[in-house]
Amino acid sequence: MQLRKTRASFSSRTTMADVARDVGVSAITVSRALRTPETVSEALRTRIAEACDRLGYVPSRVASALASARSMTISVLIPSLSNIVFIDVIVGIKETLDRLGYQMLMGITGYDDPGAEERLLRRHLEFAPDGILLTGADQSEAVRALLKSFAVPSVHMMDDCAWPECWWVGFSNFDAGAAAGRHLLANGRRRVAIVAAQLDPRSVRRCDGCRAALVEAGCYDPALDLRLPQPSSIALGAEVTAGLVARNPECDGVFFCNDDLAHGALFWCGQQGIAVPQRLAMIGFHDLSASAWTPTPLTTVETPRARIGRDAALLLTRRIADPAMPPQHIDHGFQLIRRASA
Amino acid sequence: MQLRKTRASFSSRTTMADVARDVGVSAITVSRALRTPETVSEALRTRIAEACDRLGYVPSRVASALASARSMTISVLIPSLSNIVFIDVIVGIKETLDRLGYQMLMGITGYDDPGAEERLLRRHLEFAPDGILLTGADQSEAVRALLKSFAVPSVHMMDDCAWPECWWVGFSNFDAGAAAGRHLLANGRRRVAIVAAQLDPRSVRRCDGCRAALVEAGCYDPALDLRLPQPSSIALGAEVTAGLVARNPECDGVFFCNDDLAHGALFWCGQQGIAVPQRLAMIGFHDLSASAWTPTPLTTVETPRARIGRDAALLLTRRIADPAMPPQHIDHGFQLIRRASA
DNA sequence: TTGTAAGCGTTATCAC
DNA sequence: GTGATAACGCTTACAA
Repeated sequence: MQLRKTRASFSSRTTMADVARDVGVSAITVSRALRTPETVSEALRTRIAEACDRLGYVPSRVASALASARSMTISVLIPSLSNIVFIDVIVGIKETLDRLGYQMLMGITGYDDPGAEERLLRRHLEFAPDGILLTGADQSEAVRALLKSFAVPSVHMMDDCAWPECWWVGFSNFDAGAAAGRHLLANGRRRVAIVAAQLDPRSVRRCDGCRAALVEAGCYDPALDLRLPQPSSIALGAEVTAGLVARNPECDGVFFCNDDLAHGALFWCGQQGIAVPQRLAMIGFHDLSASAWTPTPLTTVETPRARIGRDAALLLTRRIADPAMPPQHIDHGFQLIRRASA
Repeated sequence: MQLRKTRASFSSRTTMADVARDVGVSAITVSRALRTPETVSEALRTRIAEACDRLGYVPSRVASALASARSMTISVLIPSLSNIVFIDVIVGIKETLDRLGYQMLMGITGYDDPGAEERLLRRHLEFAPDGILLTGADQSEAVRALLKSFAVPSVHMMDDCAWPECWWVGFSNFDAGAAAGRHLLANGRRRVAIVAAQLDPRSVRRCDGCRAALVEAGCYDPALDLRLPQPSSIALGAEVTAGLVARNPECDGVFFCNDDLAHGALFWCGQQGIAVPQRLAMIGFHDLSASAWTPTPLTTVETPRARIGRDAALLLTRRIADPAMPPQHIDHGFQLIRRASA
């Protein structure tokens, strides 16, 4: 018997070859029994299943990925985990991918560094994901070039996209912002402020939509268009509102590009005895669960985040299965939730 | 020239062999230049780096994992993504693992199915993670057996653990619950209710701690010990409080095992004109960001979730690097945050 | 329906 | 300091 060179393996776990040896078949038959049972005789199938159980066999996706060029992983790139909005998207994605046997690899791009997405994508490509879910459709040229050169299927989430080759699942942030603006106008507001923080492209687009509605109504005032780069928070919403009321007492309505800013505003108004909506109407964005519970319940725009995550994941796996499929997109829209604040 | 059999590879990406051929060295030298640069001459190192750049080489972690038996992935098993508490833990983990070059694989066990963790673990083992982060230390026998048989290093998070072999990073849920109970007692409360939902072992342990404090003070009343299996939410907090006030008007204090339940209670009391803390004192758990902003700011127990995630990830990677290391644990404690509600 | 051989892209081992 | 070779555990291609 010849001496074989042996090496550190994954904790000397049971391999397909071990199972094959035990049953007295070749490894490929075990492989078939597990992946395409119908191509293996019932007798063998049963014995193989029994042996897998008995030996505690757990297939190695690492080896499988290398051999088949399918890693069964999907990379998901989002800006932040601290923003509940993206958690909801992730929940939808995760449920779908779990069902389909994919693992999710998560990457956080942050809001500040424009090169972050590209660097992150490069790191993720090392894991050879079968597909990629991206937030928004404003990727840099470098990111698009990488996706193209590695031929990784991708789907964009949470915004619409005019480019015909783009696969996306989301809604029009511009239209949603415009709808919010029009709602305030319909409430008789003429001095409407726009308050945004953590300016990602989608927040900006919402604000632009709201601005367009105000411009159309002939009552847009740049002095009331506040776009702040710092992170969005309840505290910031309170702070900005205090400043707004002090400096622009004529202001009678506010569009907040995120519910948490609006929550801060509502708490602050409650403390200061400022009547909402009489003195100051406000509308938020995303309809977080607490928005039904603020001192004055918050009128806001609901976005179908979990559904977007779910369908983006679904669409991506379809695209992976059929690379010839033409570009698809799903516009899930948005919904105005009328409560007491506007 | 002999005809080589070729197969579908990962989108015919540039491989280490391509880089090696370009530079005129062997693949192993490229491998060394990337992983242990100091073992390769400076001249070669430079040329290799240049070639990698020029050819757009992205190393394959899949192949690396198979060859080295190190996948550079860590599996993290948590009960839920909808609970912000675990998001904070994930944020801490993610930051740490990103820094160390690990990818995180996330698994959601849910609260209901006792066999879920084992099934999930088995799925995750297919990806051959280098280590596993688990929530709590109440794993089933099957889970412990799997961990042992696959020799995967693990660290438990978010609770303490008496078992000497157990690696954990967290705090004592029992002690934290007891501290909350004692705080209500110190406020002169004698008819204290315990309200819990989504009964995972850590919530139960908190409640048990609070109960122990009440028993010790001689004022524990089982009729006021409400442990509900349904998911925790703001709405449920409001609902339970309404029932409690109606059925047990003598109740003068409540320990909520989660802040969101307490938020619902505070909103409801605000609406009903029930004075907090005069008529009903309350204390929550976890100190969510909104807890400083409720109608009556919420007294609660702060838990260092991000730090727990961070240190658990750090400890796990140390354990991976040095399998001989003796069991470690880090008790991060908790902190009573005194606000107006108790 | 089952098997043989080769190959996926990297790294461990040993030799020079 | 650099290289040849085998090996990691699985799947594709082809043969029987």
